[in-house]
Amino acid sequence: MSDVAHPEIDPAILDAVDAFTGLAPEERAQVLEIAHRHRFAAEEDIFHQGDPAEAFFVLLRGHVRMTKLTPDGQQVTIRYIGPGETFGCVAACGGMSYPATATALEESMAAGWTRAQAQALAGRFPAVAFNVMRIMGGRLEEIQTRLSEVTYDRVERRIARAVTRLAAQAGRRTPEGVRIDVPLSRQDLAEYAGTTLATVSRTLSRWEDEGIVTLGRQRVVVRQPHGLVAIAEDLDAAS
Amino acid sequence: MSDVAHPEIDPAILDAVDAFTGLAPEERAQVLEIAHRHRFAAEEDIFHQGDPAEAFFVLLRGHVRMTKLTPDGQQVTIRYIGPGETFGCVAACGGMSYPATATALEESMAAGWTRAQAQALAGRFPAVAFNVMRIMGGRLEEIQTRLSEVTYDRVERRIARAVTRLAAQAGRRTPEGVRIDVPLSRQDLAEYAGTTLATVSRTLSRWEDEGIVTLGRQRVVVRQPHGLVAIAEDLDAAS
DNA sequence: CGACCAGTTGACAACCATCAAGAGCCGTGG
DNA sequence: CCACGGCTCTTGATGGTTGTCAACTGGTCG
Repeated sequence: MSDVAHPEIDPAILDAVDAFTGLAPEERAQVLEIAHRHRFAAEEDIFHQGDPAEAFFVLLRGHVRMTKLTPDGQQVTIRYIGPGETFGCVAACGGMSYPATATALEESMAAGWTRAQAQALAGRFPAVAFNVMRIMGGRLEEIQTRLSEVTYDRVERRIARAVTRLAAQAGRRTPEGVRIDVPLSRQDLAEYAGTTLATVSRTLSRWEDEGIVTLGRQRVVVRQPHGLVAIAEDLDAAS
Repeated sequence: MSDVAHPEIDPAILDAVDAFTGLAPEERAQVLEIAHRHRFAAEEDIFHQGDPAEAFFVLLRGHVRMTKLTPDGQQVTIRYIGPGETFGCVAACGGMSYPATATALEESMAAGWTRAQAQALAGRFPAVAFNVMRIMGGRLEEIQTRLSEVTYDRVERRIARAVTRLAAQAGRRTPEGVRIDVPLSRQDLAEYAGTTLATVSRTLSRWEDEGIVTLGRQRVVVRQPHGLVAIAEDLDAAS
C-alpha cells in the first residue's frame, strides 16, 4: 500500500464521518493534518487478522470487506464497508491486534491514523472517544442481530437480508433497478449470508425467475426491492 | 430493584474490574464513592432491551444473563455474566438504549453508575475510556467468533462450547467434576447454543451415556472437561 | 394426591450441504 | 480472428443433520 505523507484531502469528506462528529471545524482540520492517505489496489489486503493493530482508517473511496478466518479454515464475512465508514478502529483503540482481515474490493482510498495518533486524539478530544464508543456499540448491535438471524432464520431469508444490505450500502440506481456496484461473486455472497455457493446460486436463480433480481457474472441487480424485503421480513406469509 | 445510596463496597472487588484498571487507588476510591449498590432478586430483570440506557453496572455477586428478542419472538442469549464483569457499558457509554435484556439468574448484587456519571468518569479519566473501548472490542471479537461458530459448526459442537464456557464462568469444582453453579434449564442452554430444547436434551443424554457429564434437573456437572473440548475442537476426528 | 413443570425420547420430514457434471463467459495467445 | 484454458455460475441427485410435533416419564410443590 502506498502512503502519501501530506495529502490534500477534501475536508468535506470528513465532515460526515461519524468518528469526528462534534469536533469544531478547526479541530477537524488538525485531525486532517496528521492523517496519512493510503491507496489500495483491487484485491489488496489492507491488514490481516492477527496483525498488530497499527492504524485505523476512514474509507474515502471504494469498498472494503472484513473477513474472519475460523480455526478450521472457513471464511466468514463480518461486514462490508463503504465510503465515509470507519474500520480498524476497534483494534487500534482497544485491542492489540486486528480481529479480522480487511480487503479492498476495488481500487480504494483511505485516510489513516496510527495507533498512537488515535489514542492521542481520543485523549485530547473526548468527543472522539465517545464517537468511537458509539461506533463500536453500533457494530456490536449489528453483529448481535446477525447472530440471531443466523441462528434462527432460513437460508433464503439470510440471503435476502445480505442482498438488501449490500444494495443499500453499495447500490447504484439504474433504469433496471438498484445495481450492486461492487464485483461480488456467488461465493462472496455465500460467505456473507453464511451458506454455500450452490445454495446462493439456486436461490438467486429462483428470484430471477420471479422477476425480483437480474443476474450476471459477479453482478446482482435488484429490480423489486420490496420483493426482497418481503422475503427478509416474512411478509410473504400474509400473501 | 433496591438502591442503597451510600454503601460500603469492598474496594478489593473493584481492583480486579477491567473497567477501572490503570486508575490510582485514590482515584478508584473516588469512583467507588459515587457508585450505587443494587440488589436483584432471582429472575428479576435488571433492564429491558429498548429501555433508555441509564446506567452501567459491575456485577459483584451472582450471575446475569443478557438476552435479545428477535422481531419474530425468538430469544437468543448473548452472554452470561459473572462477578467482576461489566455489563450495560456499551449502551451507557455509546448508544441510546439497551440493546438487550439483562436478567439476574439468582440473587445478585451490582455496583452501578448513571449514564452521566459514566460519561463524566470517562472524560475525567482517559484510562477508563480506553478500558471501556477494550472491553467493547473484546465483546465484539467474542460475538464475531460466535457468529462464525453458529454459521459453520454442527449443533453438537456448539453445545459443547456453550457448556465449556458456562463451566469456566460459573463452574464450581466438586468431587464429581465441575458443576455449573447456576440454575440452567435445557431451554436456557438451547437459547445459548442456538438450537432447540429437544436437541440439547438428546445431546446431553448421549454425553451422559459416554460418561462426559452428569445430568440433573436444571443442572449439568462436567465430569470430563477434556471430552467436551475434544468435541468442541474436533479432536475426535483424530481418534 | 393431583397439577405442573422440566426433561426424555420417538417418528418424521424438510432443509440444505455436499458431490458432481456441465454450461457460459472472458481473457489470452497463437 | 479463433481456439483454448480457466473461472464463474447453474443445476441435478442424494443423504445427513436437525427442527418439529407429540407422547410420555418423573420429580416437586401445594
